[in-house]
Amino acid sequence: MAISIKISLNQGLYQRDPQETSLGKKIIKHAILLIDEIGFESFNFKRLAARMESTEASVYRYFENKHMLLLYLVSWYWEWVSYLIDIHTMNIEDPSKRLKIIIQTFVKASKENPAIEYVNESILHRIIITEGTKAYHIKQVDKENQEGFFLNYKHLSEKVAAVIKEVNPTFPYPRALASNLFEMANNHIYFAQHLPRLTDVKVEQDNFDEVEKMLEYLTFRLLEK
Amino acid sequence: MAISIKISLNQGLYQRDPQETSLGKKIIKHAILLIDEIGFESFNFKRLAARMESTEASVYRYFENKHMLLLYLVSWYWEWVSYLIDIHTMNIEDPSKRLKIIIQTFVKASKENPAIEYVNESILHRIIITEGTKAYHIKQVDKENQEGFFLNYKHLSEKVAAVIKEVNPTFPYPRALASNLFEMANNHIYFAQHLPRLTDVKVEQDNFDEVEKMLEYLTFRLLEK
DNA sequence: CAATAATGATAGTAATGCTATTGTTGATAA
DNA sequence: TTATCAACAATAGCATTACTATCATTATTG
Repeated sequence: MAISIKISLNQGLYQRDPQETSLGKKIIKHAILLIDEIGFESFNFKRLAARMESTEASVYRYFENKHMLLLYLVSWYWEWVSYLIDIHTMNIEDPSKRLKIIIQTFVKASKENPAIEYVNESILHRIIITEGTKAYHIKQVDKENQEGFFLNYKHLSEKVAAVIKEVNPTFPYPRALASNLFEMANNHIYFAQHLPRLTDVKVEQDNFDEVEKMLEYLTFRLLEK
Repeated sequence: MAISIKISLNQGLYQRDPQETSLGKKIIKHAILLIDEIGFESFNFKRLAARMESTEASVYRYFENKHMLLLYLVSWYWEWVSYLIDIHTMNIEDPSKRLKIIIQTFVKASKENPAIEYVNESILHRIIITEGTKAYHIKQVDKENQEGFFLNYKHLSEKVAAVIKEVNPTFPYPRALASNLFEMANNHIYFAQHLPRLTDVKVEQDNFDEVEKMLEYLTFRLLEK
């Protein structure tokens, strides 16, 4: 029996909810594969349609443009990580332990059991690492922020900040540390793989242990009293 | 008398060296202004040419495409920050003091005296903050890395890592801390301005003091023995 | 002053980023 | 069972983008 998770996202992200139809799911599935394959700059709806054997016009019925599709994927990932954190920390009392699990989730979300058949979480993780920040480094950021398009990131970040505060209530930068942990997790996997002189950690195959170890070390040095 | 700095960049970044001609300088100048104005996604060579009253073909004689132009600007910025660090730390003995100056430079490079008349450093800084990472979050990163297109970032990062090692030779992640300081400086200015719930610092007008204070705090907590 | 390099002017082409229209299919409801 | 309707496919079309090519003109330099 498959467990069915329904990730809830801001309705403004899409024209028609892709989770509701089989064509919608197909769009998500192939978008993830294709962006990973050719990169976000080369990705477009015509190529996507060709790949999934549908038409450009049909894709446009689900997403306004490729930026919104990326934002949808990124939001989906934020929400998914948030969900993973919830289920993994549910019964854990010790906030330090919870924070460790959070770090592990940031780094290794992609190693989880696949939750949804049309989303390849491992490949999506690669997209987040490479293309993720492009979703909010845009000219229209304030407008989209007003429409609540980045709420999933904020919620995730605030969830983590709350745990940081539990670990050390006097630490003055819990939100910054929370968002930085997420960004750093992605960045240093990327650096290790592509620009290794910008980091100290090594990543072989899909072994991100050193990244996790580094984040743990930094975090608990900052939070120790 | 104007002080004349010549920033040296990888020749592969451009087709013709823009620092050598007045048209080249004009391209740099107006590219900075226009990217800041309309964002990198909307920016293109036709618009740039129109703005500077030249032609598209002429711009293409200097840069292969807009990605290379962005990479040129980002490299220029890395190199300029590197230069600022050199002159500001030149006579400082104490490595902790040098590191503080580095942090200040990361955050406030844009407040420096303009060094080159055709580069508005303050506006360039805004571009780095918003668009900077797009220069290396690309599909072709490995190929471009092989050609040495990111050397300026690496050198900057290694320069900072060396000082970090001086402050605390046992700290296990000097390179990661170095690159993270640079990324964090930019990120948290951006967050404070656009997505304030992702950070704890406030930025009013062009006052980045809180970002600087935060980076100092984090850095020296990590490095204290 | 001759030669040559840089730029401007113009045109053109393939790809991109859409929108519109019309036809087909498959599900639902009367 | 058929009428209705929504979703999707098929096709076309158009403005913009991302270049490349050619040729004329203007600066530079030897």
